[in-house]
This record gives sequence, structure tokens and C-alpha cells, in this order.
Amino acid sequence: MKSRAQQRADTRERIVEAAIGAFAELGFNAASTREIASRANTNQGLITYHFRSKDELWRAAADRVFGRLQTTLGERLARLESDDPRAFAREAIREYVRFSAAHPELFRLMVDEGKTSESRMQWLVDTHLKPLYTGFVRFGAAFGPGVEESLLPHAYYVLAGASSLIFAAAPECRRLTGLSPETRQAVETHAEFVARLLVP
Amino acid sequence: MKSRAQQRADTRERIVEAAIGAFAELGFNAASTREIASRANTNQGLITYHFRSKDELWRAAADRVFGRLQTTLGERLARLESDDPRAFAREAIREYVRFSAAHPELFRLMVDEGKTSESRMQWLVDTHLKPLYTGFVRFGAAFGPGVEESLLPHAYYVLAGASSLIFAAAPECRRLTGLSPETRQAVETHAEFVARLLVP
DNA sequence: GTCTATAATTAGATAGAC
DNA sequence: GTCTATCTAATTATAGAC
Repeated sequence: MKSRAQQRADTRERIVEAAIGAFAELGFNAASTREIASRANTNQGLITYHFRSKDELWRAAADRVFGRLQTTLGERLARLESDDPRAFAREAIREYVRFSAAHPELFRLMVDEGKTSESRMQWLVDTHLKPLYTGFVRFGAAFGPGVEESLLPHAYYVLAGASSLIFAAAPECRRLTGLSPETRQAVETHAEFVARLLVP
Repeated sequence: MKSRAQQRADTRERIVEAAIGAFAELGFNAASTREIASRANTNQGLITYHFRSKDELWRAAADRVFGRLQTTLGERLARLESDDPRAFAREAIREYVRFSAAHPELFRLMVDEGKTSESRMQWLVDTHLKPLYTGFVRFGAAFGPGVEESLLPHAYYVLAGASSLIFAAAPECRRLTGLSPETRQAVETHAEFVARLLVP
């Protein structure tokens, strides 16, 4: 016997998960609330009941995705121990690539919104990307005089693009090159490739 | 006095250019044919007259964008002369970055469609990406034993992502880092950064 | 060739029964 | 809390006047 509170949480959970998948696959506009409801095994009315609007549902989905990044990656990096700062940096990059492979939604969300100047992009930057970028900058500073400060934006987007594009465009990659990038081996190869590139 | 043929070509030209901009900014679904017609200073009816459907207009826009890549980049690379293959490769990469900066539509088109398994993605791969990738592979082979064959897909997506993301997400980059990536100086900095990274 | 009017779908949001 | 029915607005594609 489920309590109302539990039922509420369950349904919200299912809807948010379905929304993450639909938004990532189809983009914000093409992902209809009816499609999301169908994936969540409910009906469209419940979406506006639990979330006031499609925009609010989108923000809940983004919160979830970036929350995962923070906990998963933060945890893994905290567990890392290395005396050699270069070895540490390489493994940190590998972990980021692994996360990108497991969660291509994050990159898709970013490019889907990053091209516009609309409110969703602004919200995404202010609430989730700014903290992420600050962490990246601190991370870069830990290497001492390794990277010049003015190069940090370039380094950030190079890292993000190089790490994630192959997974975000997985169907295209499969058809174009024959390689399935989400394979365990392909992920590790890509992680090693990017890590060695950025920290030779 | 314009002939009908000229008028026809003119209108088609305006519509295709408007479509490129709208598809790149808004994505395929969010870019309505009315919005495109408005940007082209015509009406929606003319779009279905000149192009049978929105899909066909999209293909015409993609043809135009990839045509530009082929002519512009092909021309610039043909003009390059260098005895040192590494110096040649570096400058080739710089030219690709410059093109990505001037034409962020190309990358946006690719990620917009590359995530799905739909017909537009398949058409894009088969008609435009395959030739591009083949050129990249030949290019890589010119370096002799530099890059292993199994790494080529990884190298391709690393190059594409590292070169283009910062320009494709320009509004986000501005808000996040304060840097306007389409500045002449920022473009050159990025080109040098990526070129040195991939060919140290 | 151009443009307006309109048909047929589909979207997000709301109302009310249960 | 859930689900169905419905409202309003926007979409693509079509028809027909000029």
C-alpha cells in the first residue's frame, strides 16, 4: 500500500526520467508533453499537474542531469589520489569522458540550448554551468603555470567538445565510421585519447 | 526588368539562406516555415511552392552549407604549400577552425540530427558526411604511421568537437566565460590552441 | 511566380469527473 | 492523484485568385 506522498514522488520520478530521455533524443521543442507522458506510462494531464509547465519540467530534468554529474564525478575525483599532478589530471579527464559516455544527455542539453540567447540558456548557465566552470578553473589553476588564464575558455570548450561529441552523436558515428562509441572498449580508447592529448 | 527564371532563382536563394539561419538557431522543429518565410521577406505559401516540403527545404539548406565547406576549405587547402607535413597539418586544422567560426551552422546541423536515427540523419551521413570523413581519413594517412587506423573515428570527433563547440555555443560561451568567441582574435587563439594540441 | 485563405494536425494548458 | 475531454493557438500543406 503506497501513501499519496510516495505515489506522488514515484510519478514525478518517472516523468522526469522520461523527460530527460525525450529532451535529449528529440530536443526541447520536438519532445511533446504527450510523448513524455507516454514514455512515463501516464497521461499528459499529469504533467501539468505535477509541473506547472513544460519549461518547469525541463528545468527539473536539467537539475537531475547536472546533479548526477556533480555527485558522480565529484565522488570519483575525491577518491582519486596521486602525487603526480599530471597523472591526476589525466585520470580526471578519463572520468569525465566516461561520464559523458554514460550520460550523453548532458552535452545534448547544453548544445541544444547554448546556441540561443533565450531564457532556458540563461537559466542553465547561471544555475548549473557557472559552478561547473568555476570548478574547471580551480582545477586548471592547480597545475600552476600550466595554462594561461586567457586560454581557459578555449580549454574548457575543447575539453567538453572533444570528450562528448562522439557519444552525443552516437547514431551518426555508427553509420559514418562503423564504430559504436558506447562500447566499453571504445569509451576507454576515447578517454585515453583525450587524456593523452590534453596532458601529454 | 527581371526574368521569371531570375526571379525564381532569387526567391529560392533568399529562402534557403533564411532557412540556414533559422534551422541553425532554432533547430529543425522549432524553425517554422512561417518564420523562415518572414526572414526571407516572403510568405509561407511560396516555400511549399519552391520546395515541396519542409524536409526538402532542409536538405537544400544542408546542401548549401556543405557545399560551402567543400569549396572554401578545399580551395584554401589547395593553396597551402609546405614541405613539412606537420606544419601543413597544423595550418589545415587552423583553416578548419576558421571555417567553423564563420559557419557555426554546420556543426549545429550535425549535432541537431546526429543524435537521432531518423531519415534526415541518414541522408546527411550518406550524402555529405561520408565524403568528408573519407577526405579526413586520406588526410590522416598522409602522415604515414602517425595515427593508427582504429583511432581515426576518435580523432575525427575530437577534431570536430574541439574545433566547433565554442562557436556553436557562442551565446552560452559569452555568458559563461565573458569571451566572445567570434572575435578575430578569439578565433585565431582557438585555431592555434587546437592545432598545437593535435599536432604538437 | 506571388500571395491570401483555409484545411487538417498537433501542440501546451485547463476543467472536471472519479 | 489520476485520467479523459476540451480549449486555444500554432503547425505544415493545399487551393485558388491574381
